[in-house]
Amino acid sequence: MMSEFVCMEDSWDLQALVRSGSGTNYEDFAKITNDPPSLFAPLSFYQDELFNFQETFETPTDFDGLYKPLYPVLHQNFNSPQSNIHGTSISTTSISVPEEVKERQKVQKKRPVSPESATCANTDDATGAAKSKRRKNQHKKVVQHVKEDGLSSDMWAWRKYGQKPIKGSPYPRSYYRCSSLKGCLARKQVERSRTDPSIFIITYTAEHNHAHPTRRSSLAGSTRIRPSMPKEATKNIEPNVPAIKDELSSNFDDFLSPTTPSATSIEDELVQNVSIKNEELLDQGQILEENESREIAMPDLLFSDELFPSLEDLEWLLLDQFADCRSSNKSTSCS
DNA sequence: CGGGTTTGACCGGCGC
DNA sequence: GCGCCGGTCAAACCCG
Repeated sequence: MMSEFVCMEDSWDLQALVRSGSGTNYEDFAKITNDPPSLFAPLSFYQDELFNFQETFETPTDFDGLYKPLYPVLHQNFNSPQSNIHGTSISTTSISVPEEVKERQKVQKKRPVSPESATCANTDDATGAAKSKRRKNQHKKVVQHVKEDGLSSDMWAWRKYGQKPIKGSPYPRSYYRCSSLKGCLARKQVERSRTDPSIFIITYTAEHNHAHPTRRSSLAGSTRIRPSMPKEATKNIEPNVPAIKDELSSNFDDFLSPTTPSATSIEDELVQNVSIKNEELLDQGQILEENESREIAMPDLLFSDELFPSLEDLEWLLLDQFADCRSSNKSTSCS
């Protein structure tokens, strides 16, 4: 998908690539990254997520009710950028802070709080950040190495707030913050690998403190066109969003069965399909081993857009299926 | 007008 | 203390 990229002469215009999103929790998955890479682990994770989803799915009575109980799951399990299934590799870095450093930070003089930072003061994390917004970021970092076509798969809304040339790299690093909610501490850095220009290094810092802000629109999930970008430039990178939507919905129509069964049976089917895929891939021995940094290779075959846009999208799709089912057949149980 | 990017300036951390 | 480097700010600007 080179069409999603445009090389702006000396610097890569990364903002054109970033409309990311993502989602799965991968605290468990993160543990996997410390173990020998295994294809089975992420698959089982998906299965777990589907079952979790089923649990939250059984209570709602309307869409609001449907969404709210889902929030904790979304928040906990769909918040991590590691869920970006398009990543060719993922590594999680927990920045451990030495006790002495922590101690030093306690007595660190408070920095002035800007109005913008003050908006963050409703959470402990945010308060800390507001007090010292330029101290070294000690949030957990999640690093993804993605190929070019994986960059557009992150479905959170990001706003670019800076770009810096990085010493030793011919490519600049772009800085993004979550634009969905004021005060969200989620950060994202995107830079092109200096050793392999076809690889982009995405570093997520901190977590979103809110659920995904939009529904369904994320299915387009795609390269966001910079509003201010000159038309001459945008025409080279604009993705065919309607085509992507059509393709995804078409695939899901097939995937979910044409009769729109109950929500739980949809999930059962999803789980079955995941299991089947799992076995198939194990049979094929598609365990891809990455390098010494213990990154997990994510096989494109399994986690392609066509098969799974993202778990979150699966959720929205199921929610829609559920809502449709309810509206068209209120007398029968869809839960 | 709201929400986005661009970009120079600013600032803190860190190594020397 | 100084300078470099990376992360962030914020004014200016763009676009729908």
